[in-house]
Amino acid sequence: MKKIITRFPPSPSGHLHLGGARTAVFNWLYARHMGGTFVFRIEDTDAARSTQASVDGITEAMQWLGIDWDKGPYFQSQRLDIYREHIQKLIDGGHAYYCTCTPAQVEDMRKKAMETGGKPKYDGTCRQKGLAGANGAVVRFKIPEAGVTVLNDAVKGRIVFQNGELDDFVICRGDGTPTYHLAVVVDDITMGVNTIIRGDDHVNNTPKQMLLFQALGSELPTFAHVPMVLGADKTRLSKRHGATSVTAYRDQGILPDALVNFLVRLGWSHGDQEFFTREDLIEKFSLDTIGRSAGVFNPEKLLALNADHIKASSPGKLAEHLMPFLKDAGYQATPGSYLEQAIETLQARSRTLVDMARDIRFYFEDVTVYDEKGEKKLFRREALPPMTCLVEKLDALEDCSHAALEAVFRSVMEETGLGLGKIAQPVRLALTGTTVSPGIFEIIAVLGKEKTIARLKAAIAHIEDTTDR
RNA sequence: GGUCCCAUCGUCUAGCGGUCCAGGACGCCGGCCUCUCACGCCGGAAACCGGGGUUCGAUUCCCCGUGGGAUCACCA
Repeated sequence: MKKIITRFPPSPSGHLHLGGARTAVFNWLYARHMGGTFVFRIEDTDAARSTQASVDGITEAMQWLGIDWDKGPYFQSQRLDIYREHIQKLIDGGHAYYCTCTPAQVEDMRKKAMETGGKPKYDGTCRQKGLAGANGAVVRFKIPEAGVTVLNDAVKGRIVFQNGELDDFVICRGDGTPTYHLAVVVDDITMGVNTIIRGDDHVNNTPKQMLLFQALGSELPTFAHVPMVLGADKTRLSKRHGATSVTAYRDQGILPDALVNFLVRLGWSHGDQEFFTREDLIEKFSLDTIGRSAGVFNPEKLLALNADHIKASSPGKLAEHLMPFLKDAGYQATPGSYLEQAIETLQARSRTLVDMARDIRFYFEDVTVYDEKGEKKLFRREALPPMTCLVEKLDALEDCSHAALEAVFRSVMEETGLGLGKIAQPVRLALTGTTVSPGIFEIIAVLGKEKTIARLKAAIAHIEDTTDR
């Protein structure tokens, strides 16, 4: 069994979007599953479109997703000599030729062919000329005139292409730089890549690349073309569909594990299982259960999955991901057990880290304003006796365990003759400033006696100030 | 337009000839639990694109139609 080598080769001309992230995840998972190697390569042969900002952005997104690479990043712009060598090899071997047709001429022949109902392809004008490398001449690959190229795709099965449908594409530009097809194939050969998992928008490129592999005397890799990710309108995912960059999801409070889980499940399945940890994925991922049809991106489901991952995550790990949000909000939060306990009370009720950062506020800041509606409804004079009673009992309490607190509330209920609902709501408003929060015992247990009593007293004073006798 | 791919609930999907009056998940609608909100639990509505074959039997295999997508650069 040979060692599996996969790769992810983005072109640095924008951010890492969901579709790209998914193919990165697939390649990474497959390599990990097979105990293989995952190569990261930057396809920047088009200098005009490539930017350092994109390289940085993509790298950052990969790291956030937790996709680590074993080799690279390689930059095609630094491998020009290697490409030139292979181009020369193709020319020498009669697989490629120089062409001096101008872009305008080629454009023209395509247009004419289109008008007469023919195939819009290069007509082979320079094919037999045996031109020597002239200034500004391009190099074209010589496609076999007859026959077929058969792709045995790992997910789509057997696909047959008529070579006659292909045209002699450019492999080397007038300025001597290689084009995409040439560079990819040479890279994959020289880097030992033997498994290529990519979007199925590449299937039509595949025969050209297969021919290139063969002309260079190299064994064919395994191809696995995975279906596209579409937007709700069933067209290719783009900015129109809202946030599509990976980092945008990070900023919306999505956990990397949730996004990875979601992306993989879009197009791949393992029976009825929906929730996967990273380890789970590595163990179970395989090429043969990748679906064949395109999938629509469904933000609701991502959110639901994110909620599940938040629930399943450890408070410590969540704290790491939450810290940036807390900093942004300006809270005086530091990593540690207080933070983790606070997080624990919110795990079941947060769909995103943004939700959590919002709802965690009262743990870090004193309550200065009360929810208006809640105040009107709950901060009446009837609330005074139970609150006062609670303060007294709390004051005498040694430990603030959940059980002890429950006992305290029970006795307050007995003394005042009120139900828990009548007592808990005003207390909640006093402690959090809102009418919605985690359970009242949980809150007090985390907040501690001091803060709880101080807030209760403040609320009592507030009620006395604002209500009539 | 040529070429290529795809087709199960609104969406993600299970199903690899009979176990399917089609299963799970998200969302939606009821109910339960309950100190609020969630969580959780229980229940419900909701799909095999159409037509031909093949077969004792098609959601599953084949063909055609229809619909959707991808791609046709000196971009990747």
